[in-house]
Amino acid sequence: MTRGRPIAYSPDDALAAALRVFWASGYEAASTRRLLDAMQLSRSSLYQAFGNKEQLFLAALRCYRETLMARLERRLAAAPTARHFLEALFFETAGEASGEQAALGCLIFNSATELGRRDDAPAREARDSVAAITAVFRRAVERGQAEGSIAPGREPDALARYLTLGMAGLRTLIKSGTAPEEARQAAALVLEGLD
Amino acid sequence: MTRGRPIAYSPDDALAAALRVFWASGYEAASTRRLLDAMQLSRSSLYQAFGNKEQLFLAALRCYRETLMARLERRLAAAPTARHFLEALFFETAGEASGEQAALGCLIFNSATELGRRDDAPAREARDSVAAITAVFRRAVERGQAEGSIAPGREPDALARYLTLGMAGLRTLIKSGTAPEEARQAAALVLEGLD
DNA sequence: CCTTTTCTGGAACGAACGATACAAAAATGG
DNA sequence: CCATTTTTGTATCGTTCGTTCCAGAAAAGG
Repeated sequence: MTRGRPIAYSPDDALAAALRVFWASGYEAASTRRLLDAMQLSRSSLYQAFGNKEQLFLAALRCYRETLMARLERRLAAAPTARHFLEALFFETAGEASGEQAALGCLIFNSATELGRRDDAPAREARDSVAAITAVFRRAVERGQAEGSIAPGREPDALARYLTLGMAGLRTLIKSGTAPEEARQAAALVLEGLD
Repeated sequence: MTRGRPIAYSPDDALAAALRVFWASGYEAASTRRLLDAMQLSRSSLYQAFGNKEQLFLAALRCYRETLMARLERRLAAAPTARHFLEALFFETAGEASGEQAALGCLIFNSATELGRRDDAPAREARDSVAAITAVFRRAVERGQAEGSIAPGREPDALARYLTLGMAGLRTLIKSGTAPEEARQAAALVLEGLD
């Protein structure tokens, strides 16, 4: 059936490596040179497998988004209450403030800030991904209000946007050098808004 | 006393023009070509007057920071209560969400997000500027708690970081396409944290 | 083994990058 | 008007950018 030489690299691993580079450098600042080094494949393979830099970034961002969304959904489903889910999420993010991982921030918020309201595919994908995060928060709020772990009365949409604001702000705070304990305090104040 | 040909441009105006370019594009993405076009001077003049791109950015960021700090201090001093100051600040930021100006965000938060924890002068200046914003918020909180417009009991430092988080998050929300009214709702929830 | 298919490495593309060098133009003080 | 000082425009530097192309290596099926 299939003829010819099979690919020697794992497209998934290569995409994961590209993702790390975009994560650390941002879209524009990630050069193809550094991408190639990290992905460990030749220029030809990159362009044949992923098209160009923009499409590679789109694939990486979508991969990041899907992985993140799956993890959030799973953790929300497994949490005893929606409130527990949100507290664990915010406190863990704050707690990793000093780590190398957290210094990178979140690829989605990074991209949204870098690309802003540009009219190209990467910028649109970044905005859509922020909206997807807000959508998960809305489901969490709806569940929390139904089960009583989050104060009722407030619009779930508004509260969800507030939580997205909180997470984005927390990441900016961490990127600005805020220590874990200080970030945790600020996150706790955000969570008080659920009462 | 002074001899020779006087400069034909205003260094302040040129710096202001450069600031707008950095504001719209970010540090790395702002090319010298676009800077020159905006500043309306020749390459030679730019490098003689400002040194290089990094120093030009530092000068622009410091100018932005000083202007911002002066405005914040002035508005805080003029406000009937610290609470009024914070409400006006957050609601005005949210209200301009659809405007062209707000789409640019805040140069300080933009730079902090772009440069992260890099070990060079621009990144350090960006982090310091975020800290300066937090310092203003702390003074506002102290005054608010003293006069009764902000709930006492909470640490001013923690509440100040919470407000910085709130403003940074609000700007990210706006950059992600959130409409003014929705941004206003989210900002209102942040301000409830002062009760 | 040999054909076919695909991957791979490296050279090369034009364009843009930040930065520098140099000569000509301009406007001042004397 | 002249000498001096500084600006200004342009040409150019070497580097890096994203991308394309092509010849050769490699591994499958027949």
